Amino acid sequence: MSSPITTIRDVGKHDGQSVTIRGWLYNLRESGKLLFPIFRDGSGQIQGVVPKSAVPPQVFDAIKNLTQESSVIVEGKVRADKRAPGGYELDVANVEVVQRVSESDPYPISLKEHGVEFLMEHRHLWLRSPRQASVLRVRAEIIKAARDFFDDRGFVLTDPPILTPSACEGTSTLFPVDYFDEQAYLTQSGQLYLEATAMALGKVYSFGPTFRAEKSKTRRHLTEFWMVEPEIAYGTLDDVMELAESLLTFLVKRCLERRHADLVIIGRDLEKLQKIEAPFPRITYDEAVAALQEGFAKGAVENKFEWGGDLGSPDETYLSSQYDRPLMIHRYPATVKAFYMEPDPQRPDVALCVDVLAPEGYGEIIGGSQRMFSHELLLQRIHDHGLPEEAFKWYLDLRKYGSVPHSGFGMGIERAVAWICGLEHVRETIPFPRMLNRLYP
RNA sequence: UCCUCAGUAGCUCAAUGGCAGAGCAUCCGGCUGUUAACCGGAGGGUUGUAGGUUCGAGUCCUACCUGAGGAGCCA
Repeated sequence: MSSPITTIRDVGKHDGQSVTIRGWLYNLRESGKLLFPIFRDGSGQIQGVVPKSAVPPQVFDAIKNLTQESSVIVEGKVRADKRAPGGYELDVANVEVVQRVSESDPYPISLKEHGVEFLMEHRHLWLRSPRQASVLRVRAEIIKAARDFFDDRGFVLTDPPILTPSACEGTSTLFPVDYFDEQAYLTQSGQLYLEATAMALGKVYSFGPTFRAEKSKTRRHLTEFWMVEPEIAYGTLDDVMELAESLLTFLVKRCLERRHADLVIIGRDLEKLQKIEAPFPRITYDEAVAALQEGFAKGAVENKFEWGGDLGSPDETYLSSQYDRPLMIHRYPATVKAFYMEPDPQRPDVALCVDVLAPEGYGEIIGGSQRMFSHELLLQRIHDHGLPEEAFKWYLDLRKYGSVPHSGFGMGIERAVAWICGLEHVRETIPFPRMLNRLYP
């Protein structure tokens, strides 16, 4: 194997030259004395061509006997060919079988269809499928793009703790862990800590895992998921709505630019993504209620919606289906939202908050708000919600020592990836999803 | 926690209450341009578990287990 090592992605730079590729056998077709092995190496796929007359017998036999996902190092000459999906084929000259998969225990994931349970049980192997690899590349791109977005706008990355002493919003959905002689919990949001770092650094954000022990079994839920959370000192609700709008358009644009090939492999309808441009429609909760009641009158909504309740999933799906870009709904009733949200001074019964609903039925991908300014009111809300005051002493301090209006939001990475990739379920957006009933592999 | 659906070969699925089947995968053979290649052949089964109805149950009934989708809750 004296030829230079390259990746399949870069074979176009070596047209007409001999190269070495290190990867796995994806599939093998044969037609008599002509073999067509397809190799993959993590960067792409390329079909090899092996005429029996062109190679030593031991090379022909070695390839002919390869089994799916056997690891191989192949040497051959790159040749542009119109028949090849990637534009190039490899005229194989030599092969080194690194490890041959035994035929007595063949690779379980064939190229045919499989069921969800089987694929999830073999998630560690399923990741090798081209579509799954493309989804993970888009995920990586979205994470990189989100970090670039905030870094370039003067936000400082501040990592909140993952082990926390108490609940942000109640203990019912927290995973408890033993912390020496104390009870600790896995974080369900870094927000409260980000409010503290925002008071120190002005504009901050975090990117990290969060954990929620919700017994939800839907296509939108994981028990372990990753969030991007910005927090802005002196920021208002309008500021975070504009920020959320800018972030989402930036993410979509970046994926269209840099992950076009992967989105095609995934089968995404790119026209729908190309429509994602600012401004996004913004409606108040009051307007949403009116639209839902109108929809009910027309028979398009199943249940009559009354002012005061939180929007359910079917309600959100109906509302977002009216638009071809993300929908922002703001100023929900304070009673259905978290204790730390600032009441609207014009209308104290509603909170200065916003939910951003992705189009095509993907639901809420961003939730944000202006945070409470007043120490007295925050203390009262903590009591109203039955939360332990001692645990929030440090949080209350933020309202005693130079309190300022401030705002932020959280975006679930997996829901954003599912939307941008057009996936049926968030379980495919993370290498090893953690769900109700799924802790393996 | 609740509602709905499903569980048959390694995988994806058939089978009117009446002999357990096909495709793919694996193995053997054929084919010099195949695109989830194709053609011929072989092996491969405690029909999720436990009961029940019946001359006879993969099929009907009960309970349980597992999975999927949804509600609630949420990003």
